Amino acid sequence: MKVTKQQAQANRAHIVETASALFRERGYDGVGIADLMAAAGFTQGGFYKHFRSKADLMAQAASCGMMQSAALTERASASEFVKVYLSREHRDNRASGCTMAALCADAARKEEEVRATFAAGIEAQLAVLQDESDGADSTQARATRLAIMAQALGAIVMSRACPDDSPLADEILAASRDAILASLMPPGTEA
Amino acid sequence: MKVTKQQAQANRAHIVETASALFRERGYDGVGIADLMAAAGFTQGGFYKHFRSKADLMAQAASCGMMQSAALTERASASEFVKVYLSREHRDNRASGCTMAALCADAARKEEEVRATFAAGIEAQLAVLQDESDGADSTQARATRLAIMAQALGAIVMSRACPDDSPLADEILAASRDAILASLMPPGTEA
DNA sequence: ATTATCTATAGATCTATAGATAATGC
DNA sequence: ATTATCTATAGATCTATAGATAATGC
Repeated sequence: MKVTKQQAQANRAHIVETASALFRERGYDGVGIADLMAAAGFTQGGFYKHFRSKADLMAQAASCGMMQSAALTERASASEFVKVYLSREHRDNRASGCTMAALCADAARKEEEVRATFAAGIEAQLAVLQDESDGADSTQARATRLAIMAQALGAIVMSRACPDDSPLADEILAASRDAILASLMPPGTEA
Repeated sequence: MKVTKQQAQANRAHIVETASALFRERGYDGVGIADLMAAAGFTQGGFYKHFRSKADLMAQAASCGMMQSAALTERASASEFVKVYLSREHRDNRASGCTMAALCADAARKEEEVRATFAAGIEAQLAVLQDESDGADSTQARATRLAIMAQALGAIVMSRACPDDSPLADEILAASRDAILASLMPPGTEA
């Protein structure tokens, strides 16, 4: 039954990735340890050899998801990022989408351990976006990026709370996309 | 043990209001029926004479909270609204704060019954804000209000996911507040 | 000898229902 | 007679632990 150390590490990583998707899909309280381990191809008993507690896994899974997202957006311009982020595809596919949008509200009620991971994820995403800022005042640039992240995240979260196929859900995405894209235009370029 | 019809109605309303605050504080899955009924001053057995299911109560509690918020903001200007909404006081007091910010992400995973209530709540809040728009293009005005709501909600949600006393949490609120207030200024007024 | 994973289970939940009780309301 | 609330509980969870098993790793 025992496996090699290397295999055990790979199994552990696979459990974290499975959890990352399942948590985004169903929320932290919507995924049990037995559920999760079965989805990853194991039985529940092995869980606590890999993780101290469920909160420990929540933090690792969140970190995994946020670092993946940051890596994926590393080359995108702000306007490209917004178009993908505020798409119906992203809204309708929680499991593969933004960890912060899916789990921020859940995380707010969890252990500090989990919330510290979210703060680190926000900083990581911010650093990626910040990279492409021009030479302007960097304090202001950081604030602008934070505001854009908040707006994009809020739009996805609100849109997801609407019933399936609700016109309002699409309207929220379009309104926020337009507002962000307009704010990205250099001053004086407005129609 | 039985009470008057009037008292029963009052008890029911009290349960809904208690649930509205407790759900915002702990999330839908963080409040059990027994918990809730005890907090309202009853025992669990009576619950199902008032509500068909927990989802039924979730919808009613959300509606209650969102209608109260809409009523409270009826007289506020957009800039006043934003200053209150994006305050540390609001962020740190979930139980009495915005129902959408506290529960949108939870609601996205619940029954359509619950999500329909959220869509109605968004429309109600939108109608209140829309009231004070000037005579400009009303389609554009509605889109602008939606974008402001999304940004404010996103900022609160992100801020709450950070650890207590995290500088980043305050930074998120300030950045979004500044961005919204700047967008509210008439074109050409920028510093 | 150590240990990654397994089976099994303790103990604490949680939603919902059944049936008793004691008051209202016709 | 009806019914709002109570006590009690069924049945299904959920987190975490205990001990067995069968492989790795010294």
